[in-house]
Amino acid sequence: MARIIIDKNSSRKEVIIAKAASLFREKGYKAASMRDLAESVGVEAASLYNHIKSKTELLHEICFGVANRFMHKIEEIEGGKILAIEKVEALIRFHIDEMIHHYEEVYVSDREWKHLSDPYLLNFQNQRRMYRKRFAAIIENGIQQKNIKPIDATTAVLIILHAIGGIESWHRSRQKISAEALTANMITILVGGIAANVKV
Amino acid sequence: MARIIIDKNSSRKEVIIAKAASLFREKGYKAASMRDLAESVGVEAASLYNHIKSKTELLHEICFGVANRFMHKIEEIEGGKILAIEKVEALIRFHIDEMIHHYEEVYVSDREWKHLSDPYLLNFQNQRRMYRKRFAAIIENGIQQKNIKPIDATTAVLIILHAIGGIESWHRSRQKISAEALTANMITILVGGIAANVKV
DNA sequence: TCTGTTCGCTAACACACGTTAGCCATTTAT
DNA sequence: ATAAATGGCTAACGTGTGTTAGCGAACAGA
Repeated sequence: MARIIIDKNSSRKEVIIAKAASLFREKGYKAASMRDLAESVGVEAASLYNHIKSKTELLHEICFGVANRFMHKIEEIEGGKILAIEKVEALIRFHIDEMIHHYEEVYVSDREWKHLSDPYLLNFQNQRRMYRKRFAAIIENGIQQKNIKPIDATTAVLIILHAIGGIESWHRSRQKISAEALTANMITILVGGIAANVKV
Repeated sequence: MARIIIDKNSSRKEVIIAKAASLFREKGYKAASMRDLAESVGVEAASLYNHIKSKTELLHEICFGVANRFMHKIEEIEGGKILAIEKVEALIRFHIDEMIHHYEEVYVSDREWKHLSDPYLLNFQNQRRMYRKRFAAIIENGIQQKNIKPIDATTAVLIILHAIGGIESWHRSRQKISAEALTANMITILVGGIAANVKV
């Protein structure tokens, strides 16, 4: 009788969630079946229900896990006593890091949240809207401080977030440049794209 | 007996494809059912098959329609006698335009191509890889011409393409800024992000 | 007006899905 | 050693899916 292998730091439920994230990333939430998931966990489909309530629960866990991490980070950064442009850079670095090291979950949270159902869907959308508003507020601060170009803050946020989502392509590419090089390039382009031109 | 309403420029098949694009965008390819599509066309599900071969065919048509437009455009631009940075700007403008005016199809082609099946899947992936390579080549040209910063061209392409994909959020946002303002902002950030600093 | 084609309908198919019930083996705690 | 809890299994359910067959109405061209 096959048992789900667990190491000391993660419960069987957490193992399932991790595999689910990987599968949802690969096939999309709707296209990934519980039987697929069961196979990748090494167990029969019905057995999964000893640990989880439903397929949707897996999506909740993934999406809100990610959302919470970002929420905490932006709170931490907002409080700091540094220039707005530096706050933006710190936030961008965090996003890049998350996208590199928690690829599957972040990607799924980004692309598959549509398939949440109320009340979770509404909740998630609200959190997401709030997050972007707060991000935009930092940028607007930077514009007043004159260390960020006078641009539409909402559009800037949208560009930044989606650009970082592009790290997906990096993960899937044949010969990747190093994570450090990737980060450096993204910072150059994105921060360089919004920072006010300092005369050299 | 309900008939699919057509105007003179578009066949019934084209009407179906357009509605499919809208539905696939909204729900995702897998989650959108043929019965959903039928309802939005105003007809019974089985009737659709008088005009199309399969659900997948709809996805083919959408994805390759979009892919072909981009391929033609990049060929046109490559041939032009302008600076590399100007070619990049022209290409970015085209992407933005397509994303604004053919939102549904471009979005679906971007996000749902995974659900194509071979040989179409392979073909599409190849086209996509080629397109990005050619885009990167233009950027590398610009680096040699010294009108583009010395950055990793592949990363730059990835950022640009995904950033433009963010126009999705613009479409769904409550109070949009104008399309012109959006375009101007994106150009400022993206072109400003990669262009070599000219001393002012 | 007649004739062939186009296009819609209803009914039904086979299948894949998420999930539950009920049973037995294994682990854990006493 | 024994009792309780845990975590697997097989079998099956109801539902929704893409798609086909076959029929009749509406259209197009002569």
